[in-house]
Amino acid sequence: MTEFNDFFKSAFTVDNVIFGFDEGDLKVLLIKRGEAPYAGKWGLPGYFVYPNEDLDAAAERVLGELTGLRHVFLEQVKTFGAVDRHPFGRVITVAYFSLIKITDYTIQPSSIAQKAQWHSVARVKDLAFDHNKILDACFQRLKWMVRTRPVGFELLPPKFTLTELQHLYEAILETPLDKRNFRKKILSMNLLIDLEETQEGVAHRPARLYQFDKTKYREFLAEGFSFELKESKKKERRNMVEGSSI
Amino acid sequence: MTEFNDFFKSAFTVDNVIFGFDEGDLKVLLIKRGEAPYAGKWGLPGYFVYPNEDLDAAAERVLGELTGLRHVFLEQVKTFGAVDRHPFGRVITVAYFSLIKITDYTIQPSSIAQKAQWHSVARVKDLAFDHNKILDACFQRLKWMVRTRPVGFELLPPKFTLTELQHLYEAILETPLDKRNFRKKILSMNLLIDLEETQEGVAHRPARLYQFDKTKYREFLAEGFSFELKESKKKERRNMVEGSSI
DNA sequence: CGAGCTAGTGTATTTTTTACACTAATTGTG
DNA sequence: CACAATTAGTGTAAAAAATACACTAGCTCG
Repeated sequence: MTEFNDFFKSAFTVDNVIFGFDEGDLKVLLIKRGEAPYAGKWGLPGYFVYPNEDLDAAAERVLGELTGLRHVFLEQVKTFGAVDRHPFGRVITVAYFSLIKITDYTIQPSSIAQKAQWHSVARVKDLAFDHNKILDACFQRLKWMVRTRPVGFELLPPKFTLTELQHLYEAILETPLDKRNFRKKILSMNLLIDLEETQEGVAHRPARLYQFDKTKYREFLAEGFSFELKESKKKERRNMVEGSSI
Repeated sequence: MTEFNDFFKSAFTVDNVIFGFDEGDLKVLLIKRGEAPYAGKWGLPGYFVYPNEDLDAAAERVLGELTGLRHVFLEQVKTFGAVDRHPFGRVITVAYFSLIKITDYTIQPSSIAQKAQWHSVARVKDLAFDHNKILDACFQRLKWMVRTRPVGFELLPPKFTLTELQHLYEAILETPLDKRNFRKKILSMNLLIDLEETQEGVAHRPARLYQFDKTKYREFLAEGFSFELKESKKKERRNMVEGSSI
C-alpha cells in the first residue's frame, strides 16, 4: 500500500452553478472571491470537500452556506480535472448545478465570498479557474434538461403566469416560442393547477395565475422511468425506437 | 495556504466501463483483480490518475493499456465519491464509458488485472468497490445515448447487416423493435453506405452488408448542435419546443 | 373613453410514428 | 434435386404530434 502514497496528495472541490430567473433573464449566482487564489475575481461558489463528506453532501453544504437554501434541486454534471487548473496543487472539481427561485432566498456571503451576486448568464465574462468552462457545461445541461423534464418550475415563484413560464423557456433555450403551441403543450401535460386568480395592478389584461402540481410531477417522473403503458397491442408487441433520432 | 494542507490527502481514480457487442449480447469488459483491495474479485478496469495526468488522458491510458486501443469513443459519465468507497483512504473515481468493436482488440491484462474477460451486462454479479453502481450509471447513459446519436456503429465490425444493427439496438434498449420501421428510420438518416455485397456461407437468404459513413456522421453531429435549417418560414420565425416533453 | 398593452384562443396542414404480413434467397437434408 | 428451414427484404394506411398562423378580450392610464 505504501506504493500508493504518492497518489494521496490531491484534493477535490465542488463547484455549484446556481441558476435563477429574474426580469426575463436567466441568471447565475457568482461570488466575488475574498481568498486566494483569484482573490477579487468572480467565480462559482465552491469549496473543498471535507475528508468525511460525500460529494453530494458537499455540494449541498456549499449551496446552503451561501444561500441558506436546503433541499433544492441539485445535480452532478461533470468533473473537471486538468492538471494545472488550480494553483495550489492537483485539485479536481465536481460541478453541480441547481435551480432556485430567486425570490426565495437571501444572499449570505460565506467565508470565501466578499459578496455574492446574480449575473446574467449571457453576459458572464472572465471567471476564476476554469469556471467559464464549468458554467458552459452546466448551461448546456440545463438546456437539455428543460426539454426533457419540466424542471422550469424550479426557477419560478409559486404563482406564475403562462407568459412568464414561456419567457423562462425562451431564455433558457435561447429561441422564441410560439405562444399558442406552447400553451397547448404545457397545459396538455396536466402539471399546472389553475389557481383561478389573476394578476393585479398590471396595466393590461391580467393573466391567470398557475401553480405547479408537485404530486402529478412525481407521477410524471415515475412513469418516465418505467415503461410506457401502451404495451401489448398484440400478444407480442414490437416497439419502434422512440427517440427523435437513433 | 497551509490551512488547506488537510485537503491534499486524497486520491482519484478513473474507472472505465467498456462496452462491446457479441453474439447478440451487450458485453462489458471486466478484470479479475490481481492486487488489493478486492484481490480476486471482478471489477471495472481503472487506476489512479497520475499527478501530471489529465482525467481524460488517464481514462485513455487505462483503456489503452488493457485493450491496445487508442482514439476510440470515450466519454465521462459521472463521479462517485462516497466517503468509504475505497479501503485505502479517500478516493473518488471518475467513471468513463467507451464503446469498442470486440473484434478489434486483443486482451492485454495489465498489472492490476490477472485476466480480463467479457461479461454479459445482464448477468454481471457482485463487483469490487461500488462498481455495480458505476456500471449501472454507464448502462443508463448508453441507453440514452443510443436514442440520441447514432453511436451504435462504434460497437459493430466495419461491415454489418441491418439485422445485426437492429439486434444491437434491441440489446441495449432491452426491447424488441419493429423490423420495417427500424430499417426505414436507419436508412432515412443516410449514415449507411450500401456496400453492394452480401453475406456468404449463411444457411438462409444472405443479407446486404453496410458500412457506417463517418463523413456524414460528422455532418450529422455538426447539424445536431447548430440550429435546424428550417429557419425563416416567415420574417420572424417562432419555434415550438421540439423535445418530446417540456 | 380611447390608446396602449398583454392575455387568451382554434384549426388546418405537415411531419412523424406506428401497426402490420407477405415474398425472396440461400443452405442443408432426404 | 425438390422441399424444408431460415432469415432478408419490402410498402402502406392510420394515428399522433408538431407546426403555422391572426384575431378578440380585458385591464390601466392619460
